Amino acid sequence: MHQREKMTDYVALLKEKGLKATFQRTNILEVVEKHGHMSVEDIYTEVIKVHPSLSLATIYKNIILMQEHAIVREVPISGKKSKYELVKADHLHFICTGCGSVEDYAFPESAEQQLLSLAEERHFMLEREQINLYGMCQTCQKTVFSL
Amino acid sequence: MHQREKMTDYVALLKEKGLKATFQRTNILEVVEKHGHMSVEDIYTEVIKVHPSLSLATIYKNIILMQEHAIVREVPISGKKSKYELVKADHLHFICTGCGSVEDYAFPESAEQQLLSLAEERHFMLEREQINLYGMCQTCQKTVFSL
DNA sequence: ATAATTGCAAATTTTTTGCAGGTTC
DNA sequence: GAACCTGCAAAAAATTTGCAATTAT
Repeated sequence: MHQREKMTDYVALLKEKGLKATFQRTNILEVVEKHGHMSVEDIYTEVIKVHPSLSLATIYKNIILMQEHAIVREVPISGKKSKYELVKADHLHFICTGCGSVEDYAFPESAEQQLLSLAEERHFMLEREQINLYGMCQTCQKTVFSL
Repeated sequence: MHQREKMTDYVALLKEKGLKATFQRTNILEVVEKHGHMSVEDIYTEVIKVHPSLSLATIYKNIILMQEHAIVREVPISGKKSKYELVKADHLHFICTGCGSVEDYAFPESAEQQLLSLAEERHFMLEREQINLYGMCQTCQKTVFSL
């Protein structure tokens, strides 16, 4: 049987949203999927390995466009440049202040409920939540404490 | 009896941190306290009303410095410039996607606990959490739905 | 007195824009 | 073939830096 990572069909996804499925766009999406969370510069560095003529301006334009079409989403991070991720089920971020890694964690239904009722009390029409937990990941702890 | 808003003593605060208590710094802090959440540009616009010669470079330098000394904190916001607030007890942010307003809400102990145990499970050394709830505030809902 | 801080101007970095040529549907 | 998209180069916006003059302690 042919082994292969399941990969979202970006051509179909883009077309569903009424956007043209260019190589630039599918390349950007593949790179973001592969690495999980990337800054604009990160995306550029990776994507030109596979498509050397792709310009930074195209990345900027498409990041904005694909955010508007709910394909990618910004993850703003304290003290750093924003990173971008593919839109997926709600989750929170563990952000390591040592190495800068960002890990997703699907958050419990109970937490979701709590936030929803908090918003309701205030008559706030909740659209989206964003939870970042900053600290030190296991790997960086080991490095620091073994000095 | 002399009526006056209770205001943090910024001169003392800065000195405690080993920083000189310049007018520039106390002016910045007063403006941020008064308005709650401000971008660098917002701070500049407000602060020159009271101290017209204060330069943008000074604001940048001090925002960085005062973050390092845990006097102010960045609030990164999806799709916008970061805002800055005074460091205070943990709280979450209700961010209106209509008018851009940011409101604090002291979050329940139970929520705090839940996040802590989540971090513990993962052996993640949690330093700080940041919760942004995006949606529409009551005022903006009224405006939108009365059209 | 001295070490830190400011404000200016210049440099750098980041992001946006306009448009001619190329691509997708 | 029409509308959309890209890449370039230029413009605009945001942030950082070096340094002489000033200020806080």
